[in-house]
Amino acid sequence: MEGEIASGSKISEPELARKFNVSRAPLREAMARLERCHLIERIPNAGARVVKLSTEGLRALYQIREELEGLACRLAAENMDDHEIEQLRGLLDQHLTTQRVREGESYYQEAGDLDFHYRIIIGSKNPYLINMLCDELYFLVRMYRVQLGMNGPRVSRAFDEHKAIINAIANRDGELADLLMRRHIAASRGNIELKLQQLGK
Amino acid sequence: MEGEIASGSKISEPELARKFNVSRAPLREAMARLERCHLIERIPNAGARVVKLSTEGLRALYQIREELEGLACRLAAENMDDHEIEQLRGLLDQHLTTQRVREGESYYQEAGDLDFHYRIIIGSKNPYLINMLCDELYFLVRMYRVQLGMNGPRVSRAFDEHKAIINAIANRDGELADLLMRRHIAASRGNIELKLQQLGK
DNA sequence: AAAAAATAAATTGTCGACAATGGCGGCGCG
DNA sequence: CGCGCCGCCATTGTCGACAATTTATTTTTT
Repeated sequence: MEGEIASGSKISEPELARKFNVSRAPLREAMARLERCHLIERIPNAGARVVKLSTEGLRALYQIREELEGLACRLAAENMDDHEIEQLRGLLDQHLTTQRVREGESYYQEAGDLDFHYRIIIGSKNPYLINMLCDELYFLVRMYRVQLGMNGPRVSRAFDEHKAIINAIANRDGELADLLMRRHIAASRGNIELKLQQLGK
Repeated sequence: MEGEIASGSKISEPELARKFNVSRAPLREAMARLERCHLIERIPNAGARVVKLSTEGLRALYQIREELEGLACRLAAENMDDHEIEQLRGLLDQHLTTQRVREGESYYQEAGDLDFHYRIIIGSKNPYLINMLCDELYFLVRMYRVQLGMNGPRVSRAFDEHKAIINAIANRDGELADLLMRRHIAASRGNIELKLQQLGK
C-alpha cells in the first residue's frame, strides 16, 4: 500500500516465504487476501504483481465508491444511533486540533476506525456493504490516498465537506448526506487524478 | 446454493476432506471461497455453517444490488457495443421460446453467461463492479432465487421488465435503464420476501 | 540461420502430519 | 442443586516435501 514494493514488481511465493521465515501455506493465504483487496494481480502461471495505479483504475474504483458510500450515508442516517454520531463528531474535532494544524500535511491518512469514511460505512449496519467496502475496496482507496496524498487547499475543503455530511446524518437527512458524499468523493477523485497526471505520467 | 446441505448445518473441514478424498489444503481454499461468497459463515474456533436465508439478509443484499446493478445499467448503456446488445436481445428471445412456454415454471434459473443480469454487469466493463457482483454477491442472489424461485405472474412480468431495460440500454439511455433496473430488483425482492414469509417461517 | 525439439526453471496445486488455540462436557466442591 | 475447574476434542494454523503444469531457455536439426 505504501509503495515500499514498487508497482508492477513481481511477488514470488517461495521467495517471500523464505524472507519472512514462514512456510508457503500462510503466505499463500496472505497473497489470496491481497488479491481479494486488489492490491496484487495474478497472471495465470506467470506470477503475481503489485497493482499499478492508473487514471482508468481510479475512475472505475471511484464510480463504485460514489454509489456505495452514498448508500452508506443514506443508511447511516437511518441506523446510526445518537451516541455513534456524537463519537464521530468528536473524531472530526480531534482531527481539527491534531492534524489540521500542520496545514496541508496529512489529513486523511488515518487507518481503520480512525477514518471518517470507515466509520460511516460501519454506521450503515449493512453487513454486505461493510464487508465489500472495508474489507476489499478500502485498501486500494487508501493506496491511492497514501501515495498521492492530499495536500494544499483540498485538505481544509475536505474537512468542511466531512462536517457537512455528519450534520446531514445527524439531522437524519439521508438524501442530503448521500448527495454530499457523492460530491465529496467526486471532488476527491478529481484531486487525485490531477496528481496522477502531474507525477505519475 | 441448492439447499442440498441444510441451512445452518455445520461444515467440517477434515470431514469433507475425507468425503471427497482430497487433503485439507484444497478444501480449505474452497471454504475460503464459499465464505467470500457469503454462502457459509464462520464462528471463530467453532466451525463454519451454511448461511440461513432471512428477510433481513435479503433486504441488506438487495439494497446493494439496487445500487450496484443500477450503476451497471448506466455504465452498460455507455459501454456495451451494438453487437453485445444484439446478443443480449437474442438471449431474451431464446428465453421466451424455450422457457417461458412452460409458464411460471422456471425463468431465472440460468447460471453464468446465460443470466440476464450477469450479462449487463459484464457489459458495464468496470472490473471492480464485475468482480464484486459476479464473483461475490451473485451466488447468494442465486441461492435466494433457486430456493425461493419465482413463479406465477411474476415470471412474465420480470421478462417484460428485462425487455424494457435492454431497450433503454439500446437507446443509450443510462438514466432510464438505471431506474428500471432498480424497480425491477425492488419488485423481485418483494416477491421473494413474500415467499420467505409464506414458506420459511 | 531458422525452426523444432529438449531441457530447465518457475508457478501452482496437493499431500500428510504436527501444534496451538479455544469450546464443551464431565467432575468435584460449595 | 448450582457453580467453577479440568481435561477432552474439534477447529484452525502451520510445516516441509512432492507433483503437475506452463513458460522460458538452450540445444539440436534441417
